Amino acid sequence: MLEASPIPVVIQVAVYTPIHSSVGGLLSYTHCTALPAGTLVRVSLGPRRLLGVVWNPSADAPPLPAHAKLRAIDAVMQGLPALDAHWQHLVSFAARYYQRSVGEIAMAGLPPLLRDMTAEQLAKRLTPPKPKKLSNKVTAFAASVPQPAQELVALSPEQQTVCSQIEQYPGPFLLYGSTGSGKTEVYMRVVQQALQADPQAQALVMVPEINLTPQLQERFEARFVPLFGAQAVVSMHSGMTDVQRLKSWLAAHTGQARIVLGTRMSVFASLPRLKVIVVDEEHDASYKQQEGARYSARDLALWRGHAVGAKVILGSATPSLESWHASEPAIHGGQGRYLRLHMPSRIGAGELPRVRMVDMTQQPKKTVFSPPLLAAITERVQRGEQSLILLNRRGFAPVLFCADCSWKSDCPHCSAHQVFHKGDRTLRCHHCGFTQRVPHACPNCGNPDILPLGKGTEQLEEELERLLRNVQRPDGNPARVARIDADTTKLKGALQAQLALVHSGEVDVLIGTQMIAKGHDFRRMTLVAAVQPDGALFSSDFRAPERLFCLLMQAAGRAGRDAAYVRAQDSRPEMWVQSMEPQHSVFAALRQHDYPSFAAQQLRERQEAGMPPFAFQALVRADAKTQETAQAFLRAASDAARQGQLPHLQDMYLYPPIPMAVQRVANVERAQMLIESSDRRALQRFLHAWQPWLHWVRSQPEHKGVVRWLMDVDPLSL
DNA sequence: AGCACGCCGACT
DNA sequence: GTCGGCGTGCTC
Repeated sequence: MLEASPIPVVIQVAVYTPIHSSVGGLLSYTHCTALPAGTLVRVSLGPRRLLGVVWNPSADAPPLPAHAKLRAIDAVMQGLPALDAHWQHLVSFAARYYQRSVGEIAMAGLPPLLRDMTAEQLAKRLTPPKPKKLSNKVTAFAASVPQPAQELVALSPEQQTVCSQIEQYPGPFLLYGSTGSGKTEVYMRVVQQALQADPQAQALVMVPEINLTPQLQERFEARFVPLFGAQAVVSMHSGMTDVQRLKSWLAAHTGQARIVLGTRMSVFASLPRLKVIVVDEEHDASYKQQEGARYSARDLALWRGHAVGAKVILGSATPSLESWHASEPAIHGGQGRYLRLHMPSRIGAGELPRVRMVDMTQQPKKTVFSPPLLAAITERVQRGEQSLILLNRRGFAPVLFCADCSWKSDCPHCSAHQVFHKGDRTLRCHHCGFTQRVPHACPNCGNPDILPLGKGTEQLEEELERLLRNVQRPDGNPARVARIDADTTKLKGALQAQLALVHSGEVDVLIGTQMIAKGHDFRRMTLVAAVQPDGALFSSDFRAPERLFCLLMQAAGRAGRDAAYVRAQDSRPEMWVQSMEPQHSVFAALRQHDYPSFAAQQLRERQEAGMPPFAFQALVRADAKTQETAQAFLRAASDAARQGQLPHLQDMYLYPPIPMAVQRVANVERAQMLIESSDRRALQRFLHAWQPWLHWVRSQPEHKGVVRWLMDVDPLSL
């Protein structure tokens, strides 16, 4: 350190700067010695002090102007091993593929606290803390004492077959298993096998949502803490405190943690000895980040597994059509890229619920609970069984309406309605958050009678309470209705508390949005109902039927999870669906619980229409003050692509710019343009070459009004 | 993306 | 007279 070389070395550093800024690439700094790529450093950028990662200069880096005077690296984050080449490779790939800056992706993979720490603060944290409190020491000690390993339950023949296939083949695997087929047990066996075969091996297990991590964590800790110690299992998700996240990250980075459980962000965790990656509920849209760097954690998991030679297991009861197609054997017209493993039986659960369709065209208009459904719910309450009512719409009513002057509760800042929330008497825009008190009369004409239009979960709860007022449970108490959605679970721990109430049997009928359709095991649940699923049938999004089918299948899986209970009750689990189009193919497939034929039918349609997975897409979006400005930018961008002779232009289909479905949010007009190609690599090269042109167009004075532009590669919704 | 600089409106 | 609104521009 003392003998600095006379000539400072130029070092490339990735810092968190967005790609659309003029400093979106790697930045050059000087340092007294060379530093290996992956080293964490602190650098100055303008008046700011930032965390950066030393990076290998990329081949196509624009040359720095010779006269530029470089600043020196402020400090090297001592005491941390550099991030390894595999991690750098992953970050580089993700940045290139999703058209983002390296620094942005790199920072997404590092704990937020690390970004704000100086070298000294990090050093302090890395030195082993002096034992402060005795109690801490004792518990830490107790936890590290090996506990008796859990007695493993015998695997079903299906599970056994699947486990041995996973052991035998390199993968990747698509584990297609019904809800309750015991996929989690398979994950745990595969992880255990890998971790015992190599004393340093690590595993990454991803779930779509934070809500699902606590129960998974419990199961994994019960199984693996006795085997590998108290520090072996760590979590990574955005619900943790900054300090917890730093600790988990450090444990994974240093190899101390053997298993990382997390949401999509954990795909970027530093795992130097990664051997297994599990992506549970791989079809779930939550794996696709919807803002900032729009990466798909599932797709990156596959790439990462391939790059480091780790086994990748995707699991789902209703796989994404992409994964299904990729795992369809070539002789059936598929790609055969993944090995598909099937587990059809539900362990300890009865048959799948019977599907009951209610034709809503035969019901009076505005009926929410059709008489047969209400009778079925009533019957469950009287028998002490539970029901689950699904409606994907929060609040009391999606809009308020004045019958005299046609006023509607439109958001002043967005092209969307403000939702009526009766609980706190507010009108709330779900897009920009703008909140007002509910007016007593029409703000336009003074009519005191303003009407709620449509139904949300809040209203369902109220109506059901009224309809079940005189219904008694077996214990003589009146029926109890509860609601779980984003509004009732805002407070930390509220969701867990409310779920506990359902588990304890306090609640007879649970109403909620899709957040309760996933993962949770309610023992006494024997009826699930989707009261208004039709919206998805008329959506212009070609993925809407797929999403609806997944949601309904998943919801159906909530009914009759406990076969012993169902038998003892002499009950019959049922899934009710109310629809104006009961003959729709989505429901026909649901009635048969037949995912494969649904998938086959959807894939045929997609192939005929030339849509994913038979084509690859990217969206370019522009935000501006006016819709015309946003669209003009996109038109200029396409013109630039045509005039710039971009590679593979002839293999691209550039659609004309259109306003987004929600055209204006928070007073910003949004437009988008779809790019499509049957060749993924060609699309990649094209987008990459297009990037500088987009910069150039944006810098033209006639496009000054564009607030920002961004790309979404492999978009999930159009 | 931040953050500073800079130039116009309602307040101690 | 200042505090502060957010438009414009720069950062290796």
